[in-house]
Parts: sequence; C-alpha cells; structure tokens
Amino acid sequence: MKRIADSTVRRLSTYLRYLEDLDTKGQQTASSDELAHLCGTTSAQVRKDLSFFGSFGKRGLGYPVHELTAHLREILGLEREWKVVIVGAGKIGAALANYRGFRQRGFRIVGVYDNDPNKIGKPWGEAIVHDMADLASDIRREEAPIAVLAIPSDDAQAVVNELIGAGVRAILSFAPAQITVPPHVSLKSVNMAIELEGLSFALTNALPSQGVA
Amino acid sequence: MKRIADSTVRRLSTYLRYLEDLDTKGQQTASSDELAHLCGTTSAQVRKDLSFFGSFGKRGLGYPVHELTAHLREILGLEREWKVVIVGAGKIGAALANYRGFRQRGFRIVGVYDNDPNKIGKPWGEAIVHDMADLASDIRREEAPIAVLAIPSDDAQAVVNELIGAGVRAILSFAPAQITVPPHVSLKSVNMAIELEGLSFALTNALPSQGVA
DNA sequence: GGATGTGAAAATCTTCACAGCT
DNA sequence: AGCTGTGAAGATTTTCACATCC
Repeated sequence: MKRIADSTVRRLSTYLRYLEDLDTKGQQTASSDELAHLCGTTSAQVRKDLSFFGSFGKRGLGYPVHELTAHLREILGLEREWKVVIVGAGKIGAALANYRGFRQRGFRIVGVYDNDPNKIGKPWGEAIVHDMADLASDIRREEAPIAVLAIPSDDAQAVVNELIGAGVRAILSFAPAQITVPPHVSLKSVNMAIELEGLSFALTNALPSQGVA
Repeated sequence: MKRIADSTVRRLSTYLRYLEDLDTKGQQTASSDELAHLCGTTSAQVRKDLSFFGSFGKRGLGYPVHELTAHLREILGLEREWKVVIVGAGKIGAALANYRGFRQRGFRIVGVYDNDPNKIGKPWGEAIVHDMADLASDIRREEAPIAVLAIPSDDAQAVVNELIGAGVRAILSFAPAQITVPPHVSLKSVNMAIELEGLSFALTNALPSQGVA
C-alpha cells in the first residue's frame, strides 16, 4: 500500500470522532461535504483521504455513517486493545489517565512508573506507582507495545532506549527534548513549548489567515 | 514578508532550544550541520529556515551561537512577556503551570479559571482559581493575548467565542474538539487522542521508516 | 439530481548542488 | 578549504474538476 501521510491519519481520527457523534445521534448517512464542515477541511480532502483505503461511499448519497465508523476504527487499528505504560507519575500522565477517551478507544494503562522514591508505591488513580527499575521487565512480561513518556527531558533518550530494548514499538513523548528512535519504532512528540512559541510567533508577526487548526 | 510555514516555525523553536544549550556550554559557533544533527533535520533545512529571516552565518565558519540565539528569540517574539490565562483548573493546566520552560520563556500566567464551585477560590499552585464568570472582564482588564484551553470539549467552542470576544488573539487548546476561530486569531490544538490513534495506525500498518519526530 | 472517486493541476515543502564569501 | 545562502529541482500534499454511478 502507498505510504499514508501523517496529516491524512490525523484527519481520519477527526472524521472518526465526528462520525461517532453522528452515529450516536442516529444519522444514517453523511456527505463528504458535511464531514468536511464538521472537521474543518474540504470535501475533496475527505474523499481523497478515504479513497486511500477503499470506496466507502455511495454516489448521490454520501457515506453510511455506521459502516464508515467501523471502517475507520479498523483502519486506525482501534478494534483491539493496546497496552500502554506511562513513564512519569506527574501531572501530564495523570491528565492522560483521567481522559475518558483514552480507555474508550482501547488504550489500557497497564502500569505507571517513576523513579521518585516519594511516589513509588503510592496510589495513582486506580493504579500504584511502580519503580522505574521494574520498567523493562514489566514491559517484556506484559508485552506492552506503547509507552507514554512524561518525564523531564534530561534522561528522556536513555529511558526511550530502555523502552525500545524492552520491546516498545510506539512512543508518545511529552518530554521537551529531541528523541531519536530506530525505523521500526514510531514516535510522536508533543511539546507545549513549541506550541506556545508558535503562538508567540504568530502574534508577533501578525500573520493573517490563521483560521482553523 | 513571505508566509512562513508552520513546520519552519516549529523547527526554529527547536533550534533555539539547542542553541541555548550550546550557549550555556560556552560554544562560540555552530554549523548548520551540527544544529541539524542535534535537531533531527538536515543542514540544508536549517540554512533554508534561517534564510527566511536574514543571513546570520559566516561562510566557512558557521553561525555565532549567542547572536543567533538572540535573533531567534526576537523572531519568535520571545523578547517580551506574554500574559496567559488558563481556562480549566485540571491536570493539564497544572502540568503547564508546573513546567519551568513556561515562565522561562516569558509566558506569565495571570489567571486560572474554572466553573466548578468546588475549585473556585481554592489555591492552585501559587494562584487561586477564579470563577469562569469573571473570565471575560479579567482578560479585558489584563489585556492577556493568549489563552490555554484545558476543559472538556462540550462547551469548548462557546468558551473560545467568549475568549475572542474579550480580546484573546491566540489559543492553545487541549480540548478534544474541533474549534473554529476567525482569521485574526491563532489556534493550536493538541489532541492526545489523535496522537495515540496515530500510533495505533502506525503499529497496525507496520509502516517502515517512522524515525525521528 | 446529487455526491463519490480520481487523475491532473496547483500549491507547498524539502532537498540538491553550487556559486560565493571568509 | 570550509560552510553559508539560495535558485532550481524534486517530492509531497492539497485542490480542482469532471466522468461515473446511485
């Protein structure tokens, strides 16, 4: 299959969210134009994105909401459960754990780790904070493929290397540091500083046309 | 000036971070190649990005670290203080407030708002949680140009409209909802569900070459 | 009639490659 | 010799526009 652009995958997630809404409301079909308006893009973009994976619509009618929802779940790999370990028992990890959508979409937290003796063994939501020393062996045992990295940047790369060594194949990092992973590992980085500085730049340079994001 | 791509601005932030490191270490100059390796990009990309704003390097030598740091701060609009209001006194807002880099880079939190009576009036870090009812008037008085939106998605758009009405010109949203803003307002959205689903997609479709992010 | 699916065109972003300065 | 700055080439992504089908 042709390589799918990251921007396309992000939009698929968005389509899914709104299709679920429509499905809940009992709407039977949705046109590319309706979806586009909901998701802040264009109808051509919606059709193109979906066309990479098949022909889900009916000409003259639009897309069947319930079916397309299922297709998108399948495409995004959300029909199964993903085990996730959270590294760093701080605020960010807690925010993630609190987030309902997290579990709803099949991401199950199988462990929370920290190296702070004051946190280890303490309750954290419904779980207990484990010692980072056990991280690698636990990941191997659980075969958790996804890790969320929510620690200060200083030793982020070292922890990443440990995670990968233990078999993690996808990492969502909130550490404000450049991280390198081998080709078989996926990495997404969220860096609040970069986002804020982007806003600072936009304000400073008063760019017109910022519009939707 | 030509429109600057969002991807360029993001890289500028990254360059700045590593230049500050080098500057702290006392390094005098850095080549585009060195910066590229630190930041996970290519030397041509570094030179191109910088070239949009001027000629900061010396041929044969590289870029003067300290000077370029100052230039990038200037370009990104970080030489001044930005007042920021945080909407939603939950975990995400707390994570942001905790984040040292936040203040270091000139973002000053001037207020935290929530509509939960159990939170209003309670301490929150060094601040006190204010009533959302006061949001608009406070923003007008303080003239805070930036808002961080860290609330559930249900009423996100309504709050955004209120913020914009009160004069906010840049919004960093963590609400997992599509938000629309007029052209004169900048919006960045961070959506953890989208990031995780992107990882799920990558794992499911076992794309080769994920590499650095 | 109405909306999809899709090649082709346009726009955008990245990489190349080399002239030109230090 | 070494490294920047940049026009041109290449790659990628988005938009257009229309034939095709319900």
